[in-house]
Amino acid sequence: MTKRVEIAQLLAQPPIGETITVSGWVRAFRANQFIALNDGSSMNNLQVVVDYENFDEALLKKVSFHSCISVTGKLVESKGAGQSVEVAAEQLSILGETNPDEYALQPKRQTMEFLREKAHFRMRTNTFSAVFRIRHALAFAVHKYYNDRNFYYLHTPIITGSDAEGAGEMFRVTTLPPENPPKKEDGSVDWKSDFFEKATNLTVSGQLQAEIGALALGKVYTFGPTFRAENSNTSRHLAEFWMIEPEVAFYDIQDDMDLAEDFVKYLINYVLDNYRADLEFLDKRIKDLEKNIKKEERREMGLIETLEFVVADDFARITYTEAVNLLQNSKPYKKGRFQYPVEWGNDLQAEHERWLVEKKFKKPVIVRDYPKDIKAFYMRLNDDGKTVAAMDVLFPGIGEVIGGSQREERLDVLKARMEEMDIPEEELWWYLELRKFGGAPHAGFGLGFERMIQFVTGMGNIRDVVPFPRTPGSAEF
RNA sequence: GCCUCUUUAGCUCAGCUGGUUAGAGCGCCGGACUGUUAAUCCGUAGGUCCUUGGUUCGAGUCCAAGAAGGGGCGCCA
Repeated sequence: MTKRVEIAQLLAQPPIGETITVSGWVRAFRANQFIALNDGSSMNNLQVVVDYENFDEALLKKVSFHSCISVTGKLVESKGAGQSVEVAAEQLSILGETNPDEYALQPKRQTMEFLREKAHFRMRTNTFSAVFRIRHALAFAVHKYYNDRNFYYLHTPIITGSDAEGAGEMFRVTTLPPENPPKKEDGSVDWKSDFFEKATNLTVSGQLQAEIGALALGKVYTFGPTFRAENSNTSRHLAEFWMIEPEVAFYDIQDDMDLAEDFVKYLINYVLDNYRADLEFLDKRIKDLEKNIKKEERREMGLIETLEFVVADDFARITYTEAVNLLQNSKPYKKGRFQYPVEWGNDLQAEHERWLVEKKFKKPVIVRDYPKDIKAFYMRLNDDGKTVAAMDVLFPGIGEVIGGSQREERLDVLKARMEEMDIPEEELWWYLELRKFGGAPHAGFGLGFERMIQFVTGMGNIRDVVPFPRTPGSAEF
């Protein structure tokens, strides 16, 4: 038996006339003669042609939807119009049968909600295989981008002893018995007797530890899972998601915005340049879906067109104060169409962000200098004493994709902010010492990896860009 | 956490003001077909109408509770 060849390589440089072996999953068996075979190496199928007179009928019966087969035969130019080459099968063996009567998936369009419940099979579909190839591509591009720019990949802990990272509810990590944990005299749980001899949680962000790295290695980034025990039920939130957090010494908020914009454009370009077939499939998928909805609800641009548009033009950059002014002079504001008030000091709501991105600027928008009272304790206080050097990158469709800031490097200002916001100093003693000993101006941001994948693939629900989504009430697989 | 919608065949759905034997498309299965491309054509089978309780002479249809899933908002990435 000849060595197995991957279909992607075969199609890239077809060794016409040679005998080859391919293995994969059957996507279709048409006219008792043509098998569309996919091995996951790319979007493209390889057409296998069988002459049924040369094969046992019982064997061919087993060539069913999503059964796994191995084929050996000569690679020849195709007589059909849909592909340039095909394999004339000489040997065919069934590696794994699929009884169509019992199998969950069918060779037809199925809804995302249904496929989500069949997460162990959904990667065999065109849509999900494309999404997860692009997920890989983006992860690779993240590392390539930072490595090429001399950043160091820093592994921050997943289990954290800090309770006050300021990014939301945390999942407790413990080995104490849940039914009867040891208690202190006052009745509260005695975390001293737990595994780490203190209360521990899953991390909500690697930022604070990344700052440690930045103030020694200069330029670092983290890329790992983060966990939020928020009861968030939306198409943009997961309880377990991946985040990329660069942190750079000697950067100010302007440098931070420049890095953020350059970085996301690089990621998009990487996929445009290297995963065109997958993008084209997803682009077509969205257009087909939108045929069924009203014209005014359809996207103005196709997926690839949107991606190319985003990388071609500069992002809009405005301050929070300018954003509030623009919103207060907007048509929907004057007509009372906004559900939430627009007032200096209130956070921008999703409807306001959407107006800025989708109606006003019609491209990604970076909003900076937010009121200090609605932002985290570590963000650097601006000279006006009212705002902090924070910035959010807002994308069409998915809203906030990046949140970042210049960090407060002045020990006295930081201490005052922590006191204002009731952050206990004892827990973050090391964070304060970073300012006390050899501190430096620095800045960074967090990019929600799944939100970026959502944008690049055009998938509407974040649960469909992570292989095994964790959301409130759901941790199957 | 709040609001809202959905649940009928394997899948996607229709089922009118409560009334005989609950339908369609696709898929599966059987048959035809040696250049198909979401193959096509012919035929068959397939139902705990989500669950429980209630109203009624009579409930897929009305009411209540529960379960599961979706969408929106808030929190954020």
